[in-house]
Amino acid sequence: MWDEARLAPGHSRHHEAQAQPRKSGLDSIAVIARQNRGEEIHSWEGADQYWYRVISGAAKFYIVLPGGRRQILDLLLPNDLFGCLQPPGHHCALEAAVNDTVVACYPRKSAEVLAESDPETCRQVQKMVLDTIARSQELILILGRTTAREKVGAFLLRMAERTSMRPGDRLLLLTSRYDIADYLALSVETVSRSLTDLQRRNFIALAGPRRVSIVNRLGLAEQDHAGNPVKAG
Amino acid sequence: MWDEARLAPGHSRHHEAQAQPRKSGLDSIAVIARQNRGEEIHSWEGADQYWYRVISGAAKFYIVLPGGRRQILDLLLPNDLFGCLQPPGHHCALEAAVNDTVVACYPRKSAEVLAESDPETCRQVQKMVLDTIARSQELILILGRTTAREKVGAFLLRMAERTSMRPGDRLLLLTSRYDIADYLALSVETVSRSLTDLQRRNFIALAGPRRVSIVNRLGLAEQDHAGNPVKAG
DNA sequence: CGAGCCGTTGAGTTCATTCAAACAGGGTGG
DNA sequence: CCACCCTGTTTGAATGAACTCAACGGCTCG
Repeated sequence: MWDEARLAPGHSRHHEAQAQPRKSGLDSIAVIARQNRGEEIHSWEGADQYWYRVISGAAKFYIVLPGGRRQILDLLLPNDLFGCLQPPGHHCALEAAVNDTVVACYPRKSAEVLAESDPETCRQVQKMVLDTIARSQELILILGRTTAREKVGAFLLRMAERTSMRPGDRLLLLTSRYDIADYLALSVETVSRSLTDLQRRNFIALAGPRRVSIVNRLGLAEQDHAGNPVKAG
Repeated sequence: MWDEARLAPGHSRHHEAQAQPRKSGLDSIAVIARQNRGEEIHSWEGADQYWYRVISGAAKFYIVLPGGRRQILDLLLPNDLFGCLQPPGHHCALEAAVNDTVVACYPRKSAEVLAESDPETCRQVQKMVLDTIARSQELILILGRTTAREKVGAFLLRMAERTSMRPGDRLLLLTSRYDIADYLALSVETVSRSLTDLQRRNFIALAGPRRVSIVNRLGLAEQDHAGNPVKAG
């Protein structure tokens, strides 16, 4: 069904970037893709790879493990830069997580060539990859947490930071419970249970499945202090 | 005790790179550090950061969480490139994992300036960061596995690949059980139990704590098939 | 209205953790 | 040389946590 989405950007559903205010550096080779939820922006099977900048909506970079389980390796919000090489596994893809997701795609080869002659592009490409590293390490830290409650709590805090929320604002989750589960390497049921648990502890308040108010930021962050007593190093 | 190690490379224990065969690109600004096990190569508190290439030995990039737990974000073997910005947490450092670890350190600022004028350096820096991403995503995949046995199995396989072992060779683990535990986000006891469990299943053979023979590669890799029945997607 | 997806909740099992203890090896000093 | 300590590793028992299987309510869409 999504076969056409597996083609490189440039397809009918994709439009050439043309209304960019300034076409400096990488923007000159950008191709804009607009997808709805569940549609692949790019499958990772071709040898050609891309780098990306999410303009609006949200995207997830995931990999399907031999057992059928799915692990989301990166979750991209507007203004996020993403780039990686050599995806470490069989089948992986970049997919829109919400409707009307707009992503700028930069062909890797062209970008590399351009980067060698244009310092501006070189810097842009570096930032692209450094951003990806930062998010990867954040995810490692979240996955490294012991309890599911901590994982979900850290996830919520991080999403709140990334959407530049003011204290007291309500966080709008762009992802389904299933996506959160695949991101945190938990089962859907555990994610749901953790959320209601956090609500019961008055750390968050749920107004509908996707609307989360962070009531007790410290409680959410320092659950080691609340749950297990901190053993000093 | 290690206060002196927290200084930038260039200290008495560090020697200027001088016997490099070719000083192309980044090598011209490299500073060589030699450390023993447990010694910090560089603490992450100063604003100045470095990029690294491990020459011999092994190094770990870890972060200490508020609760006192330690998470190793990256494990570096000879020839590995490492670079990251904005470490996502409080106290983290790059530390030698075995004695006589030699690491080439590249000051980030200088490297960036150099990269903008020298295409060769630009490419080297890119590769440095892309390598780091690849390992980060591999670790995410390992941490995303459900059981401790799978985690340890995937870890062993990955270490075997990275040390370019021939089939039948004996893998020499450079890390203690504690390091493996902090890398895989498990307790030391669970790591130990998983190893003896894998041995009991005839997937590996232990000849001393650090010497591992991989007997059944497929069994180690596809434990979903052996343990839980694979549910087709 | 029924189908399908998403989200939640319950019951039972499996698994990792904690606490505890024991063992091996490497070093030092008696 | 042996006793001793310290670190690293292993094993046991009991607790706690997450997973699977299952069922149900809510919602959208055809």
